[in-house]
Amino acid sequence: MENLSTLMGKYGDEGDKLIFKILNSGNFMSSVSPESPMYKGNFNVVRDPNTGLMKVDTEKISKDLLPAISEKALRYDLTVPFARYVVQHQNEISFPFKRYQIQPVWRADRPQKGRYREFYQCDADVIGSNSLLNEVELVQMMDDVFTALGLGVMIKINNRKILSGIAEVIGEKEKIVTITVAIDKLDKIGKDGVNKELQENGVSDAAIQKLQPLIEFTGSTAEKLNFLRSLLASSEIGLKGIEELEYVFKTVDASGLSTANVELDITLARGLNYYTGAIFEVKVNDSRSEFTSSITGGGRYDDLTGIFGLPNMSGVGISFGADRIYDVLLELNLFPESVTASTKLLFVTFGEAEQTYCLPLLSRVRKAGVNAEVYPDANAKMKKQMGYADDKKVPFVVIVGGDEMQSGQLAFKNMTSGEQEKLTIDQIIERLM
RNA sequence: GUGGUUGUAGUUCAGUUGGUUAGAACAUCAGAUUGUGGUUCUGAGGGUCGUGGGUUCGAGUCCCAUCAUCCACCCCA
Repeated sequence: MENLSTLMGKYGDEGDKLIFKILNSGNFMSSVSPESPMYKGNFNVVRDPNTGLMKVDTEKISKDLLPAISEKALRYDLTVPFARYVVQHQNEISFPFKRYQIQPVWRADRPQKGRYREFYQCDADVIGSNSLLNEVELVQMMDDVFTALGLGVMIKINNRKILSGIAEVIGEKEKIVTITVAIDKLDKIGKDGVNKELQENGVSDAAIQKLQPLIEFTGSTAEKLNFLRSLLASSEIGLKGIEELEYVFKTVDASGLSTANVELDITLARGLNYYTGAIFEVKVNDSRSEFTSSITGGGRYDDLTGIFGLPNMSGVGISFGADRIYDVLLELNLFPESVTASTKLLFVTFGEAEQTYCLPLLSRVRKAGVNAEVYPDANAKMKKQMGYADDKKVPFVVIVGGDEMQSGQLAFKNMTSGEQEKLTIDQIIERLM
């Protein structure tokens, strides 16, 4: 949970709407009085344009009322609260500061495929360093993670400075957000759709014309960079962006990636208000999957801490979307069976005496580092206990009855092969190590 | 915020022009099998048909409202 004021205004107008607000605890109306702003202007009575009748302007009241009854909100992401944390603890932190954080965040959005009201983000950030090596390390981290998960991905990289340069060069510097939002939709609505949207949002025809070679351009990352260099020749910030991208691609290339692919995607905007340099987005790049949503994103922010009173603190970070990644792994059946097999050895017994006999053995097995359990219901039938082991994919079972207690030679069964042999507990532990 | 979809057993779904006691599969539980799991066979339990109202002799079925759900738009910070 965060103070509402910490979150508001950080994610743009749309973001403000999507923050889950929380009513004040206790009497949440206690701070509402006749002196409250909501009462001013005679309850904000307005004429309804449709009916011509007078009515209370509930929208206005709602807006005025909100600050009085809600001071807290659910985290919208992990990055802004992280920036707040860094500012508050700036004297205790040595920079550059690295941290990871895995926690749920909330959106008051209407849920749909791949979009949840509550979902887990896994953030990794480095703050307090301008070095582009951090960008490279994050790319390597993404490669490591998705390689380990066995998922083919495309890491798309862009740079906010290039987007600024483009807006500058086509003479629509102030319309950068409109332009990037529109270009971002290129693969979805096509070139004509993008142009239409730009036009509707007041971008001049001349500017749109200048933009055409850019959205039509195709080629390798190196070709794109060359193309951009000529296009953005007059833009200082644009050239800076190219320089940064060149370093990142060159260094990533030199260090080598295991399985992930990287590409420069000029249309990548990620609408994020606070990104100032690199922008990352990861999409599934696997012929077996239909998944089109991004599963990881991030970028560099130069002044996120500035909002909370600590200027000149640049950071860069990424956020893995745990739920979407889970969805993809589920779709592709990439969860190994061993994930659900937490218990390695199950003691099957024939009664309370046997169960009691097993308890010290259980401790010994556990101390040896083997996950084990005794079936808790001492009177359960053997079929039941074996069925439990089977369902849980427990690979080994020890069966203990009167004979075993006498001899110390326990029936050790391999559930996969069905083979069974008589062994002492020490021999069993040895087998499982 | 806008448009649409679907709400029936634990799950996935049938359910005729409105008509007797709302079905199936899978899952669960029990038995076949008293020291051995998966397969098979037999049986059993499990439903306020999302909720509230209305029409009707009669509503799972038709109408209205409401809640939830999923999909798309907007947006994706």
